[in-house]
Amino acid sequence: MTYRSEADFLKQYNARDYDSPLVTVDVAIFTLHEGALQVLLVERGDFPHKGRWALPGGFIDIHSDDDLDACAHRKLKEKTGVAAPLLEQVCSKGNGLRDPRGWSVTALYMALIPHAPTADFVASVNDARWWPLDQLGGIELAFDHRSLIATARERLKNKTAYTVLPVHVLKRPFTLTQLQRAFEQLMDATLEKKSFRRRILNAEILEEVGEGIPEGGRGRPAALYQPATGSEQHLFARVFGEGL
Amino acid sequence: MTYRSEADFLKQYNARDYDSPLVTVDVAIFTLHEGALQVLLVERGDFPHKGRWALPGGFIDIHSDDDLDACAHRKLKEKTGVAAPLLEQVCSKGNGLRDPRGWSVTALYMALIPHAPTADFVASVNDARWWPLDQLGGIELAFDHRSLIATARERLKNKTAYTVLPVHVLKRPFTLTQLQRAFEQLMDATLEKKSFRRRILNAEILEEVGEGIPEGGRGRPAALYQPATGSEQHLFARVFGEGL
DNA sequence: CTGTATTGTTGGCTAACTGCCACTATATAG
DNA sequence: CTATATAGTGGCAGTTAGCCAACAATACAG
Repeated sequence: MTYRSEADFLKQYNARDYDSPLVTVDVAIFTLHEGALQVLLVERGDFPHKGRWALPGGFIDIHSDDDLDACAHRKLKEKTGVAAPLLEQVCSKGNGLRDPRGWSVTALYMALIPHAPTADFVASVNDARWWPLDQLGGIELAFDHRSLIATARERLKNKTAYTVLPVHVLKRPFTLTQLQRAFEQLMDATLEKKSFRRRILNAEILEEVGEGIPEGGRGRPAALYQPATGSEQHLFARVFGEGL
Repeated sequence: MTYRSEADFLKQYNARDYDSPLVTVDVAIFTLHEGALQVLLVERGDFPHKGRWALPGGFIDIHSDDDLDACAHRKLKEKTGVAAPLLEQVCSKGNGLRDPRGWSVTALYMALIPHAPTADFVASVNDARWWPLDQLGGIELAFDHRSLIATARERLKNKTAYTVLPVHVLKRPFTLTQLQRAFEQLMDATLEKKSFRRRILNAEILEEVGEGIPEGGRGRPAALYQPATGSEQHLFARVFGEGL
């Protein structure tokens, strides 16, 4: 079939002939709680993989989602009621095996939020719960979500090394020690106290807002910090390690 | 409709009811030539956007493409005949406006290869040519490809700062000065000669393979290098700036 | 053959940053 | 008051980065 113009083409076009993959968006929502990195999972209520645990996500609604990011924000909000400041795309994966319904593509996002009990979230979601990453070995996950979680966790680790991403996981205000613990847990490494403080404070991204002892804490009161006003852009950008 | 089991579900499932987005893969293939960063574009022979310049790419073939990466490799090879060592996913973009046919998602990849005239590529592709990035202002690009090129170029710049990615754009062997020029063009910055050499040589990713004067060059002959055997994994990994 | 231009390579200095560890400060528990 | 726990600082040695000048090896003009 030949067309004479764009308008002519579009008038005759429809998508029926394409064997098109399914497209989903999945969101790995991470938090730190009780010393463990946790991810929010939902127990699937429908086939396929009914009863297994899955990342919040699903099909794009092409009638209401303006774009992929908006779709991810919608899915995050449906499950947590939170409009997370840190929600970003990790990658997309697609193949013919990951979903029994056929060739499918998922756009994987990750979010980082301060911990709250799932009961505090939107009431209708009662099959959602936080799972510590090191307890995922024993449960059945839907689709390729075990692999997706691993990919998102890896990205989280890498970005932590050169941004101040961990501030998103803390309730404000926070102490430098709490921030260091967050860095350490997300990076899966231990950091030297003095060096850490030097770098964070030299970066001039935090402002001091008094001092106090965090609840349940002991010892000398610590200075309390929050992201400096006007530094919101820094919360997403490279802060450490300019490279070459 | 309710199902009694996974098998029952799958037997009755079909995808026709979903208003599913179109899915494409686009590849931004970059090279350096005559001091300019260039991208390979193809003149579209069909509607929509017939006659405009576009990134190599198109629909996934769910019958022959094993996964997204394989699809990207196929599209790269169709246009260049090259199996590029550096081909990686940048991001995915999806919305209802980028393609006149409707809501669509594209998985954007970028590749970096040494320059060769497009005539050296697969003969059947005669509407492909290299475009210097700074000359794209004057031509008509298809879909949102101007934006996709900008996104890929940004990723290229960022990754150059902490990897040895520019070695992929040079014919081997190369001199340290050539490598420095490649870094500078990809990062859009100037680097200090001694510091650059220190870091590159300390990283122990190059091996010396004699010396000579690159064609058309003047002055003292330079040591020639190529990626050290067994260092292929380093060509993709973070080399500079360990972060925290 | 000699001088000059051009490019490659190295030495060495200062300033900044990092890792390390000990020391001081301020709270609570008993 | 004493012991313990946590917060914050001082200071040094080793490493790295930026800077720039000196030196080396070639081509080419005359």
